[in-house]
Amino acid sequence: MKDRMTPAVRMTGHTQRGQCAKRMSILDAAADVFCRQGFAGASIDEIAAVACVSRQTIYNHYREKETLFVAVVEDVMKRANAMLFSVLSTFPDHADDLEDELTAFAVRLNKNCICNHDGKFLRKLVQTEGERYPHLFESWRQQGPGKLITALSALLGRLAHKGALAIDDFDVAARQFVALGNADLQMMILLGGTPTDEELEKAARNAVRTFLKAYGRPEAEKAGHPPQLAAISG
Amino acid sequence: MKDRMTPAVRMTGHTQRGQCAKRMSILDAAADVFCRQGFAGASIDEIAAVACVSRQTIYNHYREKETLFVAVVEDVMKRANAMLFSVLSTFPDHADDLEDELTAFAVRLNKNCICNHDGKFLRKLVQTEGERYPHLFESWRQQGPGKLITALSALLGRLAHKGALAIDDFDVAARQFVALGNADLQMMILLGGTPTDEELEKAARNAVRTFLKAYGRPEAEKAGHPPQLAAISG
DNA sequence: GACGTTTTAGACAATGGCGTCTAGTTTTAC
DNA sequence: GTAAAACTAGACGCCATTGTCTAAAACGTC
Repeated sequence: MKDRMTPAVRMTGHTQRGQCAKRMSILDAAADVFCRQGFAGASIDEIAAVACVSRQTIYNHYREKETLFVAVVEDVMKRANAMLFSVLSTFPDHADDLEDELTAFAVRLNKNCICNHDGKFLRKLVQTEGERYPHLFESWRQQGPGKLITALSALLGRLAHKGALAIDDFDVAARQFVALGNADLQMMILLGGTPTDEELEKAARNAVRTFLKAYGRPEAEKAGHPPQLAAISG
Repeated sequence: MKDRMTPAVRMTGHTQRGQCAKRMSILDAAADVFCRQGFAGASIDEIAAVACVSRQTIYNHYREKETLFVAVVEDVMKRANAMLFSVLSTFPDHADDLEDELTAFAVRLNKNCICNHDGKFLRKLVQTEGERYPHLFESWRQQGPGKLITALSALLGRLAHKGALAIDDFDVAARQFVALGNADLQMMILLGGTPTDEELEKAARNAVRTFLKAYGRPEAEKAGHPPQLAAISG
């Protein structure tokens, strides 16, 4: 018993460095093994081997298998959220070159948030262990995809307000933007593959082209039209 | 050793009925448990309990856990493919009421092929065990989603040929149709939930509305325009 | 009612993973 | 250099699971 989980807190100086390295090594290895084998199929011994660490060291940092699993998920979620935030900040905010800008954004979104290592990991884990850890993945849902749609609908609203898009329901449009961006990659995403840069580019271009056919206002593309109310079609 | 797997073959009369019922009961129970727990997490004892069957009976029908698993996946795949074929046969082939007809089709597709029990099962299993049984799931990929896109692009082509749609790349349009149809249900699909009829209807309507804004030809909707070449925009 | 097949319940060995413990070694702090 | 902390390697008990085996029961056919 006692307090076994406080080494990093009461450490002075840079004992942290070695410990921190071990911790990260364990987290990475555990993510790898959990992702490939699932929670039930993953063995602590294999994680230890991949991390080049003794089994006891793992139990030293994490009380039990489940503790380690939760720590891994939280770690990956933190990274993924930071990346999502960073990518969202690159959304175009002017109407010039809208097609190219949106395409480049869609490429970044797919490449760094959806098709990347962490994205695949989280999606897989949500499917396999979501029922067992509802609150953990509920927080992922809210902070990951939920935040993505909310932010994207606001950003689309900004473009619409500038007259570059004609959108009646921003929330729906945001989901459709993401869905169209994944349309050509569905299979790859499901099977955990990694698309090439050409495939990413092509998928994004197809998506944005269709998105703009549905929501674009070609005549407003280059001009400085005053903001206009979005058309209400429902 | 000997030949243990030939009872159904050499059976006379309807001893089959009881055996067949047992087999189906085992397959259903195994599908349920494998889906919830994954291959590694599923225990034969639990499957036997759910199937209301003794463990030995399972080993009597299927040599080992892996044999059972493969049989389950093949069984579900067969059902899912039959359902997909059946739904595809209801795709509208005339230009009248296109929006309503496409919406109803999208509802059927989502409800019976993608959000239903078998669809969720297969998607989940592909993610968790795809690497372990590549050829099994490769055949799913070709016969399920692959066939869906191929068939759908042909059906869209038929509509375009009749002048009801203006599509430059049928394959891309087919993928986008499916992707748009799932846009509002992504989260539910990922978490394994089951959408209500209202949600299905709303998702399909949003999808088709956007799809037709991008690919529709409103002036041709009611008239009997002659077939026209699709615009080539790439 | 007799026979063959299937099913059942339970015992069984073998395996493998989890989590603990110990003894010895390395690393870090001062 | 010394002492404390962390790490390693391995052994250990425990438990769940797999797959086999056996004897008894249920079922269907003749």
